Order: sequence, then structure tokens, then C-alpha cells
Amino acid sequence: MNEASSAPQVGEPYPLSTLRHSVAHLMASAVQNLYPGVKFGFGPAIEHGFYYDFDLPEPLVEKDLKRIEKEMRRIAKKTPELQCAEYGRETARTRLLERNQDFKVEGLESIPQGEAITFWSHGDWEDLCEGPHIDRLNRNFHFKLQSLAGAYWRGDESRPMLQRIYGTAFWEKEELTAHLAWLEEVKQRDHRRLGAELDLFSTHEVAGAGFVFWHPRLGVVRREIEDFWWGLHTERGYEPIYTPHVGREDLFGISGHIENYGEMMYAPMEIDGMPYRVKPMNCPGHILIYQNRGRSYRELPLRWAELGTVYRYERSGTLHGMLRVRGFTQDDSHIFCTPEQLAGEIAGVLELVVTILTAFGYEYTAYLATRPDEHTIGSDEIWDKAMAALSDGARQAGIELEVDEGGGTFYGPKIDFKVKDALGREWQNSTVQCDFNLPERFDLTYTDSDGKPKRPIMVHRAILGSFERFVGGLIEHFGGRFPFWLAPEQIALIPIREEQADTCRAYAQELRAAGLRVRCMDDPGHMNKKIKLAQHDQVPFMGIVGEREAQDGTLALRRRGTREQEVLGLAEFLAAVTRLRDSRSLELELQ
RNA sequence: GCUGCUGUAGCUCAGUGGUAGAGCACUUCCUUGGUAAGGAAGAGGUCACGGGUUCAAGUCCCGUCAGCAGCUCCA
Repeated sequence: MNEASSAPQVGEPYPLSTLRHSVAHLMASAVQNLYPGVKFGFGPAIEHGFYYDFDLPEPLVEKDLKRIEKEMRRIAKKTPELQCAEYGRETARTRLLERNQDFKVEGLESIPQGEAITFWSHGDWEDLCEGPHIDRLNRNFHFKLQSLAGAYWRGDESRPMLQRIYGTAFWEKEELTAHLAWLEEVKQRDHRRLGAELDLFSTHEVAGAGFVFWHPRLGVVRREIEDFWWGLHTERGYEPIYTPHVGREDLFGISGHIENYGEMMYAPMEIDGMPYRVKPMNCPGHILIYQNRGRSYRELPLRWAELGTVYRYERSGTLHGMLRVRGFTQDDSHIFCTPEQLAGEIAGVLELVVTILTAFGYEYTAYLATRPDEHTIGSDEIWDKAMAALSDGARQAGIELEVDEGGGTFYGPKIDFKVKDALGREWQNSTVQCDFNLPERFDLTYTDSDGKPKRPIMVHRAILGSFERFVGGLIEHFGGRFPFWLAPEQIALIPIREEQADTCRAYAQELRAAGLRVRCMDDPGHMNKKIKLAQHDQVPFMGIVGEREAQDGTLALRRRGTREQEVLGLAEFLAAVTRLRDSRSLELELQ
């Protein structure tokens, strides 16, 4: 922490991003002192702090961060004044070349003609930088260097890799402490940690990287979500279809996947002398069903849904627990409709997205992703129509759209949803895409009322995205404390003495008959230990049965997260808990 | 894929080139306990895998696999 002499000023006159950028400079100057000859990349402020990229001959290790922090404090005291100077382009270039700063020279070259070229300095450190910065480094602020990582120069994997140091800074000490506590909470809720601790899923070296094995406790969660999902889809006129995981390579040739997506696909396998492929997407299969016979305008729209498992080759360094894997199940659906139906279909999909996301307690933002600058197919007219249909559908569904300029796919515009979880982090799962490409490639038609063949539009949509990513996110969102309807075990029954084990078993039978998931802890162990275990596993309700309860047909209930006890009759409890389950409430209140 | 780091019991982790360890979990026995871990004993190891250096490798070197942080990319 900076031990500056000045007392904290009310409302320090600089925004956090300015402070952080200045602390990045301070860090770079410390690195310069400790590692002469270092070359500098960029060092901006970012969402939760700052970073700076360095080209150093030796790799840094964690403990170097402490040294650098110490040097930073020394510099902040010794040469606190930050100064800005403007130079002509040639002078600037010379200054950088004198210091051997090749990356900075490249940075200079990308500054447009006519823009001011400024250097910021303190002590014998100076940096090509447009600022702004705080005035002096001995103001009262608090910082911490956090981690090391490699980062490509200008984010380009064909360029050299630099060493990046991440850090953060705040004006108030309490803010830094709170931020570090938040990071700790993020770590505690990490789905990989909870996955092991709560016996939810695993991956296996022998099975290969990026393949998730769902354990029984998480299988239950998935089944509940699937049932919920199918229920909503059936109500809205979706029909289930099932398609194979493997097919002849020609199918993916026609769809364009080999050409446009080949690098993401698993290599061909030879069957009866012919190449076959594992599917990376479900669309080609759905199209084959559409094409199987002639289609009339009278049967459109067709809404076909499949929980389709696909396999994609993701580069090894991108794999991450359940969130980024090589085999996953999409909650996929393709809607085949006429151009006139498009807006209404979009509205229907958006309503369903909102219904599902809010059921899990997510806040969301919707983005309209428009036509990319290059490499797109289809006429302006058809793009305009599709954009209009997406906007129109959103208006009908009462959803506001932000614009993601040029973020569409090559084959059409889309609406993406970002959700905000309980820790304020954003995830992207849901996507609704207009597709003009595949109907064209497969020459899809329907016979219109005038007897002429017309081209249908396909809407491709996934709401959860994939079960792996969605459920991995849910684990973190809930911190392993699933709401009652999803909880792997909903009720733990614990006898106080072995004499009450029979009563527990009878209770368990009755609760299970109502479809509840009950853990009957009737083994001859100690009650306190069983309470500890049930608590560890985040079971929503513990029902403790002693002599009194067994006699009265009651149980002493304890709700997850509390230590209070409430005695309820079994029938009363069963009725309340069934209501709670059917409501899919996110709260644990019994009514 | 790239840069850096890591891999020892189911889990969390000790281990100085010279006999492989602890806590929790597991099994058995004892314990009958009113709301966050009762006690004892036992079992459990290809030190990720393959090669090399050495009289001797968990330990040093190389390769492979897997994981972690980030970059790039994505549901």
C-alpha cells in the first residue's frame, strides 16, 4: 500500500481509471529500475484494475511481484511528480529509439497524423502515452499486484509474446479490501472447486481433455432443467426430434461446415471405405428432416427442438471446467418459417428466453448484432428485412435491444443475451439467429398459396446455450446452494438415536412417494456428524427426528443457512415442500 | 495453439539425490448422542506417463499427457 503522507481527500479529483493507469506507469517504472533493458508494450486501465506488458529476457515469478511493489512505493515517495510533454513525431521517434523501445515505436506509428504526441514522465521514466494521469504519485491510494501471464503483442498470436503483470488500485483501503474479498468469493464459488467438493462432475485424463462426466448429483439437476425446458417448449408448439451424432462427410460438405468450420471438427473416420464425421452442429440433421418430403405453407412455422450433443475441437489452452469443453449438449431448435412469420417467431423465442433466464434469477441484456463489414452472404434487402424482423420481434416481446455493431454471423443478424449472475459477472449463453445461408445451400422450399415454391427462413436458437456451460454457470451463480426444485438432495432425515431410524425410513418412503429427493441418514453414526455432512452438501432441509418427534409424527426442521428449528407435522411439511418444489421458487421459504 | 507454472493416497497438502508421510474421506470395532466433525484400529501409492543422467531419482534433465493463470478463439 502507498504510505503517502497526504491525508485522504474527500472525493479525490481523479476517476478510478485514471488512478489505475497512473499506477500502471508507476509499476512500469519500477520494472525499468529492477530489470534494465526491459521493453514496454501497452499498459492500460481495465475493468477491475490495470496491466502492463513487458518484454523481458527472464520469466518473472510470483515472488518478483513483491519486489516490484516495494520498488513502486520507493519511487512514489522519491519522484512523485507526473509531467506531460508534447513532441513532434520525429523527436518522439528519436526519444523512443534512444531507449530501444521497438514496441513503443510501433505504437507511435499507429497514432494518426495530426494528433498530439505526448509523453508522460516521472523521475527518469517516460512513456509515450495520451494520458490523462493523476498529478503526483504520493497521493493516498492503495494498490496490489495480482498475477502474471503471457500476452501477445497487440493480441495477435503471430506476434511475440510479452509478460503481463495484472494489478489493481483504489482510492480507499476499504474498497481494495472489498475487491479482494469479492475475488475470494469468486474463487470459493468456482464450479470446478464446487464440482469436486459436492461430487457434481469430473473430467479424466484417460478420457481426454474437455469431456465432462456428470455425476448422479448433477444428473438430477440437469434432468430437472430438461423437464422444465421441455414443458415450456411443448406449451409453445415445439416438437422433439432426435438426430444421429455421426454422418457421412458429404452432409457437412453441403452444409458448408467442412469449408467454413472444418478446423473445429473432429477428423474423419473411415466406415465401409467412406469418410464420416462427428457433428459439430445439429442444423444439417434438422434440415434433412425438413427436406424429407414436400412442405406446404400451411404447416409453417415448424418448431423443432433437440437437446443435441455436438463435438468441436477447441484448442487445448481454451478448455475450462464445464464452461469451455469439446463435447456438449445444446438446447437447440430450428424454426422454419415464411418471411411474413419471422417477426412473430422472433417475438415468441424472445419471450421464451426471458421466461427461462428469469426462472434462474438472472438479469439480462439483449444485443442486436448487425451485419459484419466483410465476408457475408445475402443481399442488402434480405439483411434489412431480417434486421427489421428482429427489431420488430423484440418490440412485440417488449424487449429493449442494445446494438452490437457488426457482430452478426456471416449468414445473418442475431440477438444475443448476456446474463448477469449473483456476483455481477456477465455470461453469454442465449442466441437467436436468422439464417439465410442453409436454406439456400440445401435448396429448401415450401409450396406457397400461389402454388409456387418459396424459400423458407431458418431461425436457429439456443437458450441455455449448452447444458455444460449453463449448469457450470449455475453452480457459480448459486454457489452450490441450488434452489429447492434443483437441489440434488432436497431433504435429509436424521434420527437422533438409532431407535428413530425406522421412523425416518417411514418418513422417507412417504416423501419419496411424492417425488421428493430424500437422503435418509439411518446409518449408526452420530447425529452431529450427520448434520455437518448434510450442511456440507447444501441440502435445503434437514428433518431431525428424536423421541418426541417420532411419537408425534413430526420432525424438527432446519433450513439451509439457518440454525433455527421449527417443528412441523410430516403431512404439513410434505404439503408445504411440494408447493415449494412446484413453484420452482428461488427462495427456501415454506408457506 | 502460445507464454509461464503445476502434477505425491479419493480430497487438501508435507517430503534435503539414499526405507513414501499427515489431516480429512473409506473399512471394522467401541460409542446411543437433541442441532457444525465421539474414540480406536485397519486398509489404501506404477510419486501422471515414457525416456535419460547417477552406485542410487518422488527429488536433476528431455519428451508426452493432464491441470492452472492469461493471450487468441467460442455454446
